[in-house]
Amino acid sequence: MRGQRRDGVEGGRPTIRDVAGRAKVSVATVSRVFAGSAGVSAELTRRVLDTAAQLGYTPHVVARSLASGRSHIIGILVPNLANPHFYALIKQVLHDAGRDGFQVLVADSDESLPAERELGISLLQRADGLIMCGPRCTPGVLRELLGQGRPVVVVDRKIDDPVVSSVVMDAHGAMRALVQHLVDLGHEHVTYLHGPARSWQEQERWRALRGFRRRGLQVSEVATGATVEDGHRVADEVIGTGCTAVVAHNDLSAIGLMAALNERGVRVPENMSVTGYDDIPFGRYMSPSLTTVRTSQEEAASAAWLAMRGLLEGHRAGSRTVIASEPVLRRSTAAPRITADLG
Amino acid sequence: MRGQRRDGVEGGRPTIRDVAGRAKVSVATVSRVFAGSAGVSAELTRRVLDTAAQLGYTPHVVARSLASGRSHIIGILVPNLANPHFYALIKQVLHDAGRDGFQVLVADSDESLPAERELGISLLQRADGLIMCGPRCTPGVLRELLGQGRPVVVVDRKIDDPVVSSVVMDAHGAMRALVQHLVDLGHEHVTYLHGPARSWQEQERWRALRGFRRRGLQVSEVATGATVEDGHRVADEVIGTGCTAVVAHNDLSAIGLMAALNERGVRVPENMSVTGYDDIPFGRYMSPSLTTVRTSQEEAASAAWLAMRGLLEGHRAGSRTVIASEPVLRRSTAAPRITADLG
DNA sequence: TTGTAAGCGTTATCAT
DNA sequence: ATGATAACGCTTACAA
Repeated sequence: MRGQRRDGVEGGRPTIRDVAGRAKVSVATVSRVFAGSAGVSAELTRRVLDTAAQLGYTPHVVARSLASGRSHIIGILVPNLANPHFYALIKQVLHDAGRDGFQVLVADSDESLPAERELGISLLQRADGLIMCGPRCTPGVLRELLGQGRPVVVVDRKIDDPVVSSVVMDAHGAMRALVQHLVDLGHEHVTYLHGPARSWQEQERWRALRGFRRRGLQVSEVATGATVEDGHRVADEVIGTGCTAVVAHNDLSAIGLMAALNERGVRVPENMSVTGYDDIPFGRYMSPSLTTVRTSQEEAASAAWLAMRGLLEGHRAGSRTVIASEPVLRRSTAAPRITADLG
Repeated sequence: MRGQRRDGVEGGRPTIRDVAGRAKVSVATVSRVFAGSAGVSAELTRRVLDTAAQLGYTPHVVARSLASGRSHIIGILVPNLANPHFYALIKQVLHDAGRDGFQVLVADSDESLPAERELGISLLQRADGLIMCGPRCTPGVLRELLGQGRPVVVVDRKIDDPVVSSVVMDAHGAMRALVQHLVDLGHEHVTYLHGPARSWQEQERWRALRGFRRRGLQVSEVATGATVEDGHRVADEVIGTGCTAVVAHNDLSAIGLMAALNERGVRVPENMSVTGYDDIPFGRYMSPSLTTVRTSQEEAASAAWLAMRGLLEGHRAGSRTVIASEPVLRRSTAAPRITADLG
């Protein structure tokens, strides 16, 4: 050990012992006072607090963590921090957890599965629990994470495993309502813009849309990614399907697609209806404004933190929260018209 | 103390002692092996590693932190995580720091000064260093943070204090170039959309624009915030100034403004030129695409991490990095035309 | 209600 | 090159 300060006023940061000594109480009492545990007389409490203030003492969080086994840190892992869906989640978790005295370690897997596993494990070394957003990982990896013996809450994916709690948005119902809206407008051929394949949300959305085939809707598919660029890139392919409406798996790709359609002289919604998913703030201010599905990320995040806090307090795992979603009908969808020759 | 496992295979997680015992070496040796410090024979290194693998041992990061005084965590504090400027920064820091084996504690002050101070201090309890993005805090608060005795890197603000390192974007030069572009187009009356007042960036941008008054440019001001909604809200006020071009302090507010102008039948850029700042991804895909200022946030973030790493390695504080910025001319700016009566 | 002291799992100093 | 062992600063049985 580096020989540092030895008791009293000298140099470094004051320790619990300095306070105890100066206040003529035991370290246990000081510890109790700062832990807020009941059973310390008002007299001593005051004396400890005064002394601590004089010395500028604050508990050493790392030492605390080591001794107690709890860090008051939670980890949150997202596949892409640059996606509004995820930073909205993080922002709210930051807020809620912060209010409860927790700090938040953030990690971004960049949609990489190995990274997801790696980062998850790494976060759990420090954190009391882990919130995994939009996990693509296998149940096996999930169990491995759980093997660390700490609570895990999964957001954006229904998990069968009764050992994790999960928060999901009602993707299926909302998607059905959205597509029904297109059908009601008179669309008979819809193209779905697939997102990153392994996401559970993605599968739910696709399942809901696919279900309309039975009712006579023609459904084409185009694969792409989760970003504006990804949507922009596949415009020609989309046009090639001959559809009159596009259901994008998220707002970002819908926005990219609309921009590309616009560049090609395909007017939205006259020549092509486009829907997104997430209701990110921009969608409302675009021209035309974007028809999409709103699902309160704040609500989801709060639910995730609530579940996590419960687990940390010893509640049994396995809770399921479903956040309601609803279509938001704006100007990017309309009845199909006679399509001009798009060359 | 909770009576937990006592030596050997029993229950809980294996400790360094378990490994040492089983491998017939001292804990010091095991520690050295896992610290990667030179001076352990190949023979013992192998034995330790093997045993550790058998036992599934990994060093306990919290214990490590306590003993060494280093956590391999850095904190990053932003005024608003939902602002693309800041999550882009965070994302890159996550990446760079992660590659160097650091975890990242994120906090969001929601533009609140007291929160900025509070959170900064709180982060520094755990973190080896703090990256403060777009700090509005006073030099006094900054010094208080530095008083924690850990390195602080400030991004988005020039700091006179030679005790902190800082990374700034060249707001002044880029802004001047942007406004010159408007002047060259023939604009004679420009309105500036102010952002949150205390941001240094904001002041730099305004200073650059204001400088054009001396050259005969008429410059009006409208105060607003940093979000799309904020820009949307002040459209009427902007129109009221009678300007032919608007320079928004960031892309978000520019986008909101453009949407509102569009709703009022004011065409961009025909009736009103609009510029943003930041070059967020959306700007490129809007219609019309947004003239703005690009400043590589990735570059800034990497520079910030580099500075931080340097400080952690004991380099002297006070470094200044200036990231170049450049105007990106797109379709939202054009020569002013005869303005229709906007009622 | 308060105090004593044994951990928590490492690192790092000092011998050897 | 390796080992023994005292910190690191706190929490928490257990005793008083």
